[in-house]
This record gives sequence, structure tokens and C-alpha cells, in this order.
Amino acid sequence: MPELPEVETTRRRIGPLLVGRRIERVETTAASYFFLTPPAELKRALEGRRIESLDRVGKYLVAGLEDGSRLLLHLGMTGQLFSSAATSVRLLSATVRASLAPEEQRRFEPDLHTHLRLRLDGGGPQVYFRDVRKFGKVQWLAPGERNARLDRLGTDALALGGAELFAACRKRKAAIKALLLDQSIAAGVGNIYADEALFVAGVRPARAAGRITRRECDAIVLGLQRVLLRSIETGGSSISDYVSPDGSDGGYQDERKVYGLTGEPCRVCGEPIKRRIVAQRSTHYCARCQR
DNA sequence: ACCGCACCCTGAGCGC
DNA sequence: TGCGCTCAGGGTGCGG
Repeated sequence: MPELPEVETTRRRIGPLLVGRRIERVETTAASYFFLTPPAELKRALEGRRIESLDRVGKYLVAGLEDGSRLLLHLGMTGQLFSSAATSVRLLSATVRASLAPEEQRRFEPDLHTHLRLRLDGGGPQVYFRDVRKFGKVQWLAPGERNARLDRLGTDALALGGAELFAACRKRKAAIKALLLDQSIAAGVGNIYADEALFVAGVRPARAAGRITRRECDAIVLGLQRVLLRSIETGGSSISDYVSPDGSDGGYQDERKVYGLTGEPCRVCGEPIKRRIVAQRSTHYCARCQR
């Protein structure tokens, strides 16, 4: 699941392939809700234009084009943005992988899930956007065009302050985890890092936000930023589909303390990690360390 | 205003 | 062997 660290890692590594390049050709799969901008319009808008910047806004990647227009990319759940030279078993389904000889598994060929292909000038590798479940998004914004999705986003999770989180928690009955997942409060947090941050902070995910103290908000923000920064350092978490643009796995999945570790002993106290549904999401925590 | 929930999608894993 | 079911979840939108 690409969250802030995975999107930031992607930005840093795909940036050099995109920024300063002219898009020579755009190829896509058929129109679908994946393309908020229909493929034909996307081609018209992008072909021949130079990419001048690549920024991250929450979990969105925003490419700035020379004419002032912008290309929005969201990786959703299973989105993969990578170089055509990348190799990874994560780019192949298990059944496809099983049908291929080992030497054939080393080169990726665009498949039916490779929804966007950008050929750039300079003869370097192409850039592919693959997304099995199509929860990702591609949208082109005309120069100066505003976008509700971006406008809705709150403070970037790396810039959030304890006081701000505390203010957002006032009089809220929803679980603190639900607030952390709310992109209008802290942009960039998803299920993995919400669980990890709450573990570090020693706070139960199901606690009503309105009952979280100011001190605890400080601890949550501190814990959140610690896990996010550490994950960026290690190249993000490769838990199901995420690969970095060169096809390599991230390293943070090996540093997780609770996410996906149901039943395993807590690294701090040895109590088995519990799992329950909070905010309609699978939630992992230590009942002894988190109050 | 707030909150829970259905929905979009496909592949993996499991029971029979 | 294979079918059918459940689960995974980011973000949107709707109903209470």
C-alpha cells in the first residue's frame, strides 16, 4: 500500500527519468474510471510537452509541465510507477510468473494492467504506471485549474504539529486511527503507518479522538514522523505490490512493529499482537503497550 | 458536522 | 482440479 514514504521514494527515484524530459508518446489502456482525464485528452495534453518538476502532495505525485499544466498521479492500493528497465517479481502475478522460465521473469513487458506508458526523449527507459486493482488515478489539470482532491488535503504528515492534531481531535468521537487516516487532517498517512505510529506512541487505535490528551498528540505526531522518515530512509515498505521505480523492494517491512504481525510477540513486551477492525480497516496493536 | 458504510477492482488463499 | 467465497484497502459519496 503506497503511503507517504512509498510515494516519496517513488518521487525521488522516478524524478530523474521524468524531469527535464519531453514526453514523445503516451500509450494507455482503454478508458476507465482510472483515467479521470480520458486517454484521448491525456495524449493531446501531454505529447510534445516537457516535464519541469515532480512534487509529492500527500499521497499524490504532481508533475509540472512546461505550459503550466499539471499531471496528477495517485498510486491507490496497488499502483506501481517504474522504469521500463525495472525487474521485479512484484510486477508479475503468481500465475504469470509460474508460466515463465526464470530468464523470462527478468524483463518486464507491459501487460493488461500497465495503464499508462510514457516514452520520453533522450532515448532513456520508458516510464510505466501499472495498477492491478485500478484504485489509482491519472488526471491532467489545465494551467491554473484547481482540483478538489488536492484542495481537500490537510497538512502534510511530515509537517503536522501536536497542537494541530490535538485541535482536530476536539469533540470527535471517531477513533484516533480514523483521524490519522483522514487525508484532510494529515495528508499521506495510510493503514500501515497509522498502526505503527500509534504503537510507538503507546496509544490504542480505537480510542476516541476526543479523549486523546495534548501530550499524547505530541507523542503520536513524533512517532508518526519517526516511522515515516525512517521508512523513507529504507525505501518504503514492500508488503504486497509496492516496488520502487527500479524494481527493488523497500526495507521498512522488516522494521514493522505491529502491522501484519498478528499473534507474534510484541517486540517490547512479548504480548501477542492483536488484530481488530477499527475505522473499517484491519488494525494491529499491542494491548499491553498501548493504552 | 460527523460518522459508518458501500462501492470501485483483481488476485491470493482457503475450504470443500 | 477447480469452484466459490473472503479478504486486502485509498478515496469518494451517500444516508442516518
